[in-house]
Amino acid sequence: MDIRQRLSLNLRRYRHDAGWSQEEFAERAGIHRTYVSDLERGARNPTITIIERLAKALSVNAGALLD
Amino acid sequence: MDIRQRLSLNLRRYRHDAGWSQEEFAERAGIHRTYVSDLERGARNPTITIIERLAKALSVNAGALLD
DNA sequence: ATGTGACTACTAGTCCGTA
DNA sequence: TTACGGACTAGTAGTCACA
Repeated sequence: MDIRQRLSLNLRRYRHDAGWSQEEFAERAGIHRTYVSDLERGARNPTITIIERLAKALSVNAGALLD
Repeated sequence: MDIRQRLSLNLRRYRHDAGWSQEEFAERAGIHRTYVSDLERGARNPTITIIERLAKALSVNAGALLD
């Protein structure tokens, strides 16, 4: 399983745990809503600064999104 | 400390642990030598696919490079 | 053996929609 | 509420010559 797929599964799981919609998550992370959708479908290859923003919004370590 | 700085320190530490030069590490990761230099100076904002290649070359989890 | 500026091709990331 | 498309701009990937 490649890293984009792992990220996509982790994102969806953590977001559901928080009880947020993609849109709410996107706002909290300061990222566009369509981009979150793309990420959860494994359709994008984000930079590490995006990973950090996602991780902070979810209150997890950046590394936890990739493992 | 931001994520790029953490990456840069982690890369340098793991590379030294392996006893490799930047050039040798670059070859093993399939990345250009000057790009590795940039990464270790925190001068780039890489994508997660680059992180994965670096992690594989170092035999560590991708997440370990970001934490 | 490493740091740096410069460069082009390509993609990350945004914003507008519709189903 | 989410997937997906088109179009756009900002920024990265990847390389080189040189210090």
